Amino acid sequence: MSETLPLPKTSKKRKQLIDHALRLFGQHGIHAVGINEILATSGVAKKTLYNHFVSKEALIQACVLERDSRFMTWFEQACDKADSTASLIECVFDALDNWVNDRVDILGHFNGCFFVNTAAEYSKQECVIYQHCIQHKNNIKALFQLRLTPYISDEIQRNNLVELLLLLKEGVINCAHVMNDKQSAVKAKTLALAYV
Amino acid sequence: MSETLPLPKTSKKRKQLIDHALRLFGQHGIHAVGINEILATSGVAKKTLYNHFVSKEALIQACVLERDSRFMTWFEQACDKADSTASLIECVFDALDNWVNDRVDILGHFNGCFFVNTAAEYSKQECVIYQHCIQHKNNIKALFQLRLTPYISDEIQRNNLVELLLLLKEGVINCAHVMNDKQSAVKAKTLALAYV
DNA sequence: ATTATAGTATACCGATCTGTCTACTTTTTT
DNA sequence: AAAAAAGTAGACAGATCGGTATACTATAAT
Repeated sequence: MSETLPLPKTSKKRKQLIDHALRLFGQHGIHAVGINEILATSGVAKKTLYNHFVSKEALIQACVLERDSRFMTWFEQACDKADSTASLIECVFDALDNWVNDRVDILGHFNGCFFVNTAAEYSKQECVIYQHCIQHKNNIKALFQLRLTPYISDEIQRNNLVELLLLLKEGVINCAHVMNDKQSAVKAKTLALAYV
Repeated sequence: MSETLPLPKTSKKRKQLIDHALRLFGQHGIHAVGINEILATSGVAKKTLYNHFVSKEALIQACVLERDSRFMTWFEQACDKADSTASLIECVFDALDNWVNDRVDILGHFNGCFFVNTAAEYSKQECVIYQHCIQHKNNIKALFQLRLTPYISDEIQRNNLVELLLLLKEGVINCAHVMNDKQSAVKAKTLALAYV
């Protein structure tokens, strides 16, 4: 009877819990999903959950981190074939087009940006969950910066494109989500390419 | 003892309830806010709430409609001084800049787009609340179309600008919300003006 | 093979949720 | 002034919430 909490993060049950919780949170929001629903769909006992996480809050935090990890891995990979400014733009918006049209299994059924939706439910700046959401978007920004540096040496010019890409990316997500415009990524790609 | 439900929509108590509910929903999301919290902050009795609304769901629907009304009124007014494509762009992003920097009282403390956040909590297409959120964004699109028609006669050219404005507007909202970039509207304005 | 560990299933706790009900008071209408 | 309508305060019901405890089972390590 150890009762020492930190069970291995590689545990199969832990992954199951996060996987199902992420899908439910992503589909209905966080406050709308109860522990019991997560347990029922993941087929895990309640005690097992509380052996891995001290609270629902801890599970939520793990979900946010896992979502960031999955998203960044997928997005980095999608950008890997870029070898110029224009091709990076193509990669970015082709990837977004795949996502909003439900062709990316690892991201689940598209329901807007998980981090935007989650930040809206945890709006206090000092909240850890909110901070993780901010961090994710900064990771995206850093990715754009890093990937564009080889092709655009002028910092101001590069920063301007980074800002445009960030704005258009977020625009694509919202327009696809709440205007049901599944072509938004294609439109944004055209606009971004016209800019450069 | 009438028990016939539809009390006048002009009722002071009804407005109080919607007003406080909107602020709480906007700040924490909908599922995170309970009826009792709304009653406590609005200073209204529980029975009065249920005299005006058959359920929490009905109150939520009224809130979404009220938010749309407030937003459209404010946004229309902000666009009224525009007399050219360029000045409309200025009006739009100046308005957004005011909003995300908490200088628009009627919209309350900025916490991203209420309709995006709400749609994320009610993701089923057949859900009335979700449909109201979609409707709002279509209202915005129609506004752009209508306001640009006098200045851009070519339909394709006009549609392209409408799409750009929609993408940038949503981008501004998300970047301000979850990247904490309160300059996003200014940046978007520059980019939009460069496009035309 | 024994033993600690991690798991299941489920009852239970106190708190909170939406919604109803009663008793009373204030406001409005006639 | 009387009556109808709309309000308050709060107890209450039944369900569900997050989280704990108990009893038992399967797995894995020594």
